[in-house]
Amino acid sequence: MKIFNTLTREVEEFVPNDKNCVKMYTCGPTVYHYAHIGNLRTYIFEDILEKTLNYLGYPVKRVMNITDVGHLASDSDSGEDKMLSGAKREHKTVLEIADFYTKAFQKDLETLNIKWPETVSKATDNIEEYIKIITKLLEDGYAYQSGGNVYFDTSKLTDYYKLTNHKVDEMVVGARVGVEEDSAKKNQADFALWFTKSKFESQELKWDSPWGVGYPGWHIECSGISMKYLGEYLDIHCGGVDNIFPHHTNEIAQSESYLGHKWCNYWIHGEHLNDASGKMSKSKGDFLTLSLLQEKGYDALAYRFMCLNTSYRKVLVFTYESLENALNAYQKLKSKIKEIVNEGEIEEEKYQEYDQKFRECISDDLNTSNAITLLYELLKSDVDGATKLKLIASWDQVLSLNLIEEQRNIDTAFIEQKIVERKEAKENKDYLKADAIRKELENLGILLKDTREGTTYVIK
RNA sequence: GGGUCUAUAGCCAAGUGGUAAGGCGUGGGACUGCAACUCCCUGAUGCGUUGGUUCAAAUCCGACUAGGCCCUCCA
Repeated sequence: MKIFNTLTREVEEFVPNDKNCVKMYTCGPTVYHYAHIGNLRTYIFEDILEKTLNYLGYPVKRVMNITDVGHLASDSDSGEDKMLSGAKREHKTVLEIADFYTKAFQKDLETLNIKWPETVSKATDNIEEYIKIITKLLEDGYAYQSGGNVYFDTSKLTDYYKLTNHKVDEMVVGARVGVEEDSAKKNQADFALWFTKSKFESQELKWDSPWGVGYPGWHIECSGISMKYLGEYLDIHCGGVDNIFPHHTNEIAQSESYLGHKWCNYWIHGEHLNDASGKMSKSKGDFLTLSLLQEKGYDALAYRFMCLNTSYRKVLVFTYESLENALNAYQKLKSKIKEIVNEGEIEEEKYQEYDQKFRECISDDLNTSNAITLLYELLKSDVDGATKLKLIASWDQVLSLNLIEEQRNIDTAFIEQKIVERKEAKENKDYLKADAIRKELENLGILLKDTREGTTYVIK
């Protein structure tokens, strides 16, 4: 499989440390609010990646964190913890907020047919792991205490910016409005590993540590959870592009300093979903959730289809026009598949030929767009129905678009009866009655189709 | 200012040197009592602009233009 690695900025052949166990870590959500559909795009991409690896024969051990503490609005010890502001907003405790939004997130993934990772771990469940890492970083001189907090000393590294190509001298402090310099830091780029003192004193969750009662910084969480469950060598680390800097940059810094060797070989990032004005962001206040789309009548999987129609590495601009577009295409696709008659023998040769093409598509840096094109090609081909259905069912293990649905059990005699009644009405030119019968069945999800050979039906 | 990415029909979009996939929509047709569904036909002498390399460029190189994202909240 070929995949784009942010570390080298090239499409590379994927070679895992152990082909019988690919270790994959994906950054999870900070559960202070609902996920917006842009957040979910990243999880769709990661789901495709995991399932592609599985399809190509690699078992995957995947771990994801749930950030329920320590995610400050700024690393300079000035912002409020996102979890706490969520709790304040809703007059609940931090734990209640975390629990509520974790469940909401889980439901969103389920709705989008995104597999829940094998291991999901909460930031607050791994405090001793962070303390262990920070202790060693202090011992080895990679970290220092200042102003009550523990910071990572980025000046100890020569390749701190290897993931981003940023140049220290060209960095503009406060490029983003509202960023302040933290006077306790030795270097501008240093980041907090552990807080005991914060302008923000009302942090609910605190733990004892060798440096006083406090709480962990945001970045240490992913390193800690990853190493706890996946060990010292990671194959793949994913996240949204916004995590490249500073989050993943800092993870690399602290993890590799702690381990004393390279940590992760492939860094794979999903591009954002933007709206017409640019990035879709929770902190802007106004954001689109999956349930909002559903309330508006859109099938959630049409959104998944929309995402799969382009590369995970390209910005996707959300408009209702393109969602509408995707919904139409998705529904037509499903109805075409429903038309396939499951008959004939499985044509082994054709099966292999098409499946091979599918593998080539998804192996090509997850080219789901071409995989979908292949699906259309297959539908148009003269391959047997049984073979088509087997292929589609197999591919849907990766695409996860519910392409093949179980037929509902409906009393066919009842339908046949109604069709006869309608036919009689038509012969008597009683079109009102004929249309009423058609409407009645439609309301039951049964679509009548008048063809030259007579009336048939499709169960939706 | 630095970094990075993008620009292909009304819309989404593939394409990585051999002469523009696919889908949605539009229009036309078949079918129909009218529809819906389905099927057939339908669109870029052209790939942001402009130079260059080449027998050959959407693809490679240069310049320019426009836009997105990152430069300590973010998926």
